[in-house]
Amino acid sequence: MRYHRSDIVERAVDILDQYGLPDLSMRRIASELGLQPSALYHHFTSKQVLLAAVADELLTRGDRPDADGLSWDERVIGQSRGLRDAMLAFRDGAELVATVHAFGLGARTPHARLAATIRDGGFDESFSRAAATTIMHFVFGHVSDEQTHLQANSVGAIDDVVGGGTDRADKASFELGLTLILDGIRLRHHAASAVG
Amino acid sequence: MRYHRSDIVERAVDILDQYGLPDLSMRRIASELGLQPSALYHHFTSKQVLLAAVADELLTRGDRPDADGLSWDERVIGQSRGLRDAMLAFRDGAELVATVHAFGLGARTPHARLAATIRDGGFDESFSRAAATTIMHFVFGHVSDEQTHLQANSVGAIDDVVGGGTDRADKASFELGLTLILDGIRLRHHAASAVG
DNA sequence: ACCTGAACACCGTTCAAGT
DNA sequence: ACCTGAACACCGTTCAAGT
Repeated sequence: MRYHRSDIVERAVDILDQYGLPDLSMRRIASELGLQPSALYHHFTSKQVLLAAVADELLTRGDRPDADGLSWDERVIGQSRGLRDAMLAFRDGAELVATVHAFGLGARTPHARLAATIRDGGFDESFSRAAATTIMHFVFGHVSDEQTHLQANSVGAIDDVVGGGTDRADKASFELGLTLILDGIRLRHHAASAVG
Repeated sequence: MRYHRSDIVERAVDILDQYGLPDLSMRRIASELGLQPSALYHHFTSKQVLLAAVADELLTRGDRPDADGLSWDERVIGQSRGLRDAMLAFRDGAELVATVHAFGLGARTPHARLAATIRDGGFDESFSRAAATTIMHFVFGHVSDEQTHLQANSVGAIDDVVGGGTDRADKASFELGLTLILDGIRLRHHAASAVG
């Protein structure tokens, strides 16, 4: 059977979600498709590149258009929540995206979209990019933490003390951090307006 | 020869700095010490635990006490810069710390110190912790990015266009993001002061 | 263009046995 | 307590060869 890049990425997403990132090996993907490992290198030059495609697929699947009639900062919040939801929707999603990002690949579309939205708020290009980067770092880091703790709670048996309310606390802490950054951005806006 | 945990960690730090994270294998560490790989498991229960010790060693080596007579927010900035410097001082330092953190280990001391400093600013415990978390995420993410780009520039030959001023731009973008978050925190302070 | 088969050069971890 | 030696069950990647 002959496969396309998209078939391979889909299978990889399935393996990731069912068995986790450590089991997402080239050999595993190949064997689930009934292929030799070497066949994958006809579609992707390396595992890193394949993983980048998987990460982008996760984020694309979670992608939602901005709601109508929202201000720029409401749209930034919506996009950030969307990124969080997309990563949380798959096992080890945050770790995968972070790994791919650490390698210098992936997640360029969400970043560009955030930057454009901030620019709509009247900020200049370079500030908008830096602010978008700050938000991306926060979102990746926070969701990574959340998923790590969720995993720790599901593996161990510490649910008696911490469990239950934890996801609500995670959500609250996510919203708080996001607000902190947005307040910082808005402050620059008012400062600029007051001067200009 | 008989080694202690600290000897192994020191060797691991050397290997990391000279050859990078991908070459930091249990077999490599063992062979540089003249040991069998299995000997390492007498000192560390797993590679992850060893890596956590290496990450903490990096951060400890870069540790500087707060300067005298600084306000809480100036101390937060100083500590954040210190973390950045510590990670940048070693090859793949940021990626190592991020990896260890994603596994749920390490970097607890810097986080606790940041949270305590923010609490000194008059914020309550849970807010201080969440704000410290936001800063840690930003620092890890940003420095990871910086190191990735530095690496890309040193491997490839793209210095003609981007190179040269890049590290200064990185530093500036780090300071900007940090300011954004701190402004958000300070805003909460003033809001609370105005009410209380 | 897409894939097989075989090989190369590695991994982390376990465990009985030594001193 | 600290380490050896050997094994188990894997990795990512390359490359000649097939269709």
